[in-house]
Amino acid sequence: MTDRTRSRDRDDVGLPDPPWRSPRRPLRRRITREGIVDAAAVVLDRDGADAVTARAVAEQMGTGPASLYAHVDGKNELLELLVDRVIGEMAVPEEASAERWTDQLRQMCHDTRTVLLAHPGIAKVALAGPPSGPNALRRTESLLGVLRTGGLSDQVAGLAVDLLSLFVVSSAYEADVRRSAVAASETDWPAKLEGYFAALPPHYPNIIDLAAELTRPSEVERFEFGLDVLIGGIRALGHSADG
Amino acid sequence: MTDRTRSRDRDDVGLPDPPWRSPRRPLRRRITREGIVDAAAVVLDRDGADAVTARAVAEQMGTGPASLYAHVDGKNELLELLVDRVIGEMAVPEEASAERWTDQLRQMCHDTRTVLLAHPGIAKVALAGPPSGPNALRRTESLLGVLRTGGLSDQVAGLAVDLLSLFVVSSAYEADVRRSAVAASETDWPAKLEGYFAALPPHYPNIIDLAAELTRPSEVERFEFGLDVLIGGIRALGHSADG
DNA sequence: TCACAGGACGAACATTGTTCGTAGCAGCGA
DNA sequence: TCGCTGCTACGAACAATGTTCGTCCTGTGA
Repeated sequence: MTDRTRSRDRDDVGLPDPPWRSPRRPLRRRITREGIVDAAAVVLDRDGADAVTARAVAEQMGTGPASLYAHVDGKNELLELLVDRVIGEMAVPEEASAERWTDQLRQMCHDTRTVLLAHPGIAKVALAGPPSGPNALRRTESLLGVLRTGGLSDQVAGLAVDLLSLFVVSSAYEADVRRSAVAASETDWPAKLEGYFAALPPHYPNIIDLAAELTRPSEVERFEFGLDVLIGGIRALGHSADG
Repeated sequence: MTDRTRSRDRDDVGLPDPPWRSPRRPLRRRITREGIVDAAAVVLDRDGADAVTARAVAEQMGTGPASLYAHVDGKNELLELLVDRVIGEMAVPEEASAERWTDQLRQMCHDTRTVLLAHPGIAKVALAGPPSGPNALRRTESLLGVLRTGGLSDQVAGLAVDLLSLFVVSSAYEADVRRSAVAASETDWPAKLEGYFAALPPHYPNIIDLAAELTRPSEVERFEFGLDVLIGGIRALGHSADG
């Protein structure tokens, strides 16, 4: 339980790699938490989250893996910091509006999804731990504001914020998995899967019948559908008597 | 791309560990796919999904890790088989009923969650790959039947089946993570988190205000809420004009 | 200038998934 | 019954990973 809440309100964290002098650094470098997360972000965007290993991050900094452990508790903490950094790329609405609250909700969910998908593999990491960093907190705060402004009860707002986040992150994870799977085998997968479903033995009449509906929708369509269902359902539940 | 679809319609897969003769087996054992999955299931239930390593499974069978690779493509395939075996423990309704379709839906979601949580760590694995095994297919078939019997359009049924599965599995994953985290540090975590939220700086008025609502609901309550929202939303969307 | 404390880092350890090469068993034809 | 052939169980090893230990350097205060 180190002081993870300290040194948070800095906005100059994202500086990309100040070229101090030259690639040769005979001087002993000064390693910082922020520098480590910077290096991890570079590796993340270049090779994906699975490539964010202690060695890769260290090499990106021009040192060995042992050098990280004086500033970061372990890979877990490093990944948490990385996730929060990604979440920090998202914009949050200035002020919640009572009329446009569902639009704001949709917008925030879209933005979360976008930043997650912009960094391949990070959704899986985000799913692993509950959001605890300052940027995630800021997002939760804003989300709660929108929900309450929409007239939802406190109880429903509290539950809905978790539900929406779970949906957005897990949906991004699935999209990510599917995307990299498609990237691996370049054959167009939905068509093959549809053929497979359609050719199933007759024990599966519904799957055979709905082969197209099961395989054709894009990830975006699925996401939009989920968003419609969730927001509609939350609205209905939140405006009845009490949840 | 091996013949993964072959040898599927066997129901005697679940036999627990026939004690052939004695722990000493001077005879060369006959290793089968089913035997490997059996052993993996034993390790899973004993030590959790993270402990399902090639070595652990092999040791459970009294052999070395290399012996598995003649029957299983790799750890991925082994885990897929394991997930499908777990899904197979779930009961599916005999026939879809037009009146009780939402009850049947809830029941199936509950059952899925139950079997997932009965095997610690398996939800994470189930989340990784889209369901492809015969048991998952049977479940999807049944789910589709219930949704169509409920009067939903084909399009909505196809999307809803994915959405529901995503919610159930990811929610089980979160419950699993939380459970093992609580098991690790035996202090009661929700209370601590609530205190942390309540003591946040005033930049977070909503989180401070809803600290209790955010931390107190149990995993079951969250799950029930999500189910209410999803089924309500699906119902509303499926019975309007067209999705 | 000098001693000290903190940290950068080389090397190593344990654990993982996976592959190679060997050797032994099973089944089959004679 | 005997020998051959092909499949396969499996010991050993390899590469990659997270993490720790001990050493030595370096910046800093007196």
